[in-house]
Amino acid sequence: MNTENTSVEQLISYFKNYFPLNSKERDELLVHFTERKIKRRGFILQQGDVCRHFTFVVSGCFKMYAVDKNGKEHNIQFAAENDWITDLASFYAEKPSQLYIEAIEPSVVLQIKHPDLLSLYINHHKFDRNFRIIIEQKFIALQNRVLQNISSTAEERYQSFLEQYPHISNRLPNTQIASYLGITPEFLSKIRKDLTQRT
Amino acid sequence: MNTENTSVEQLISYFKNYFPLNSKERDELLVHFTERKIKRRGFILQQGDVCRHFTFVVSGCFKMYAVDKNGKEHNIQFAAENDWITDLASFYAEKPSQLYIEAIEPSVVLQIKHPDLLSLYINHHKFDRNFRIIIEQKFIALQNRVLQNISSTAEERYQSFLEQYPHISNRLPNTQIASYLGITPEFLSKIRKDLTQRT
DNA sequence: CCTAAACCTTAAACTATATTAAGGGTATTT
DNA sequence: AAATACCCTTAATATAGTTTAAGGTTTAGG
Repeated sequence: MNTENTSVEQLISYFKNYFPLNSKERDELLVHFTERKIKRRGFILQQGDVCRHFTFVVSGCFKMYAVDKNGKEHNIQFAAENDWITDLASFYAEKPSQLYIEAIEPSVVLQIKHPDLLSLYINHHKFDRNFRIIIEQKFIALQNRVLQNISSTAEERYQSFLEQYPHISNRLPNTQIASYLGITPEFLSKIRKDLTQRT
Repeated sequence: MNTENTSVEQLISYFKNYFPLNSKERDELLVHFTERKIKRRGFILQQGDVCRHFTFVVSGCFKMYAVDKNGKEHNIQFAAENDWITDLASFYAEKPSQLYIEAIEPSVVLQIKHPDLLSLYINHHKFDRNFRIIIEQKFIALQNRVLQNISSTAEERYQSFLEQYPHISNRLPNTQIASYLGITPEFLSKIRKDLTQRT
């Protein structure tokens, strides 16, 4: 049994949630997407490098983060099974990235290179369509996160993170969640204590 | 001279920054986009209504905001000339919106209805393409805002807002900027004082 | 051109969150 | 199985941001 095939089947299946692919389009996936296994703590992007791949997570989990001038990491995004993770700014402009993308768990991904994705867009209308819809959904989620950031306390943000991402939150150490919420691990610890004591 | 024509010309010109439209596509804009003048404090969306239009700002300025349980407004987005403003979640799902979109200045917009935009997508590949790119760019900007929210102080966020949106920031009252940054007007006032005194 | 409403500032008291430091617990790696 | 690195918690102290209240200034709109 060919592992790569299984991965691509998962990607094909993922696209069924949008405008499903015909056989020609499915073939294109097989041609252009490459499977890669990433170890825990392995990087698929490091600051200073150009983000050359658009990445689909088949299994495992990643974090994307920036490092500030004091060396602190700030988690911008997590991505687990059936999600995409890429530094779009670097990928499309082909400029050095400011970000890191690192595996939190041993992972399997499917990756497509910039020129290959462009050729998919050009030759198959449906990929423009599907990626438009995918990113619209991600935009909506991100906008809700911004709203939370400007209007809610850390405790409220923590609770809605748990509700919104139950499949991820129980796989992540609290340090990583704190970094995503924009608070210190110590303060998250206090929030958790307050929450349990209130029950 | 026909005002509507001038507005649509501005929209056509806007699309020149992406994949420019051919004459058939330009005609579609004329058919499907409707010009509307909005007074200061006029709404193009109110909480509870379905967001029926995708809106292009020809002139003027809008804010999109949510109202929390205490009645406080939180500005999610501003949009001035040559920008789009729409509650995507409500627009695509055709569900009641949680948000308001209100004119900060007397404004002129071009609007397209949901079924008309879908027909543009279906009949003209280029609109899928262009709107994919437009929203990718908005996604990148929003992601940077999230990063700032989780990693920077209010003062830093204020400064980078001024740098990033000079054409908007000098038209907005500080109360509105404070709401966008997620701080109180009083604290913004203090930040401004500190900044000038430090110079 | 007048007036009400909106806006801006200040400051004191309060609350939310960060920092520092320390100790114990839990995984990963060797 | 031991060693090391990572993770979680607690608490005291410090800082960032809010609330309340008040007075002065600007601006939109009749």
